[in-house]
Amino acid sequence: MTYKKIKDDSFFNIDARDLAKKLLGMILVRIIDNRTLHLKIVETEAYIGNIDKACHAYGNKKTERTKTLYESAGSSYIYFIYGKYHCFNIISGEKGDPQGVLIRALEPLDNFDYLSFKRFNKPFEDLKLKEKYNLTNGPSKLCLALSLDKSLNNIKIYENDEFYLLDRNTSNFEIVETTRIGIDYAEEAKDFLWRYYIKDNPYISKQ
DNA sequence: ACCGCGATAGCCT
DNA sequence: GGCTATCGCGGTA
Repeated sequence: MTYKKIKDDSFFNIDARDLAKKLLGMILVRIIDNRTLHLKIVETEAYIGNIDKACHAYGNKKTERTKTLYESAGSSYIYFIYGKYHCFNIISGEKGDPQGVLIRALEPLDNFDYLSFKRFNKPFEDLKLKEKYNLTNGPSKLCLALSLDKSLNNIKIYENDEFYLLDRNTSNFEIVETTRIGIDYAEEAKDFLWRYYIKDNPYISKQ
């Protein structure tokens, strides 16, 4: 593998919008059930508490749930939503400045049968084409596929051995910048172009 | 392919 | 008690 493991929090200590773009094309590694899963990040969204009504920490809101948003760059922020799902974010910026990047979609690179059983309880070759893309093309679908839940909240992903990132050494793709999903309540912030994805990638949650 | 809607529980006021 | 950074199903086309 020509990728390099990220072992330094300074990689993440930048503006969430910049990190959201920087993460595209990088490889998320998850070691679980004696397997090493590799998945490419293909869609992200930025959330910045100081200026963003869609962010859980807008208005410097500090609660038990949102306190992870104030953690240092490179921390995981995994929260529970809609009564049955989770979402996975990576914290950016200075400690105390609440901002982060929601990971919205991944492209699996290996262990297809493992992911297929996790999501649909049958082998990959039995999936319909739509189901194959459906493995990880949404923020909570990827959490189901990778067994990400609150037990992995507030983990430093640059110093973890079972949940970490590999850098990419090329970026020969076009980035689309558009509006975020599921934040219609957020007034002017719903129009911010803070969703980013790799153009033409088939695992994007919503074109 | 697209649209509408119900499920479900933790979080917050 | 109201809301939610979602998903999957069933109906229609």
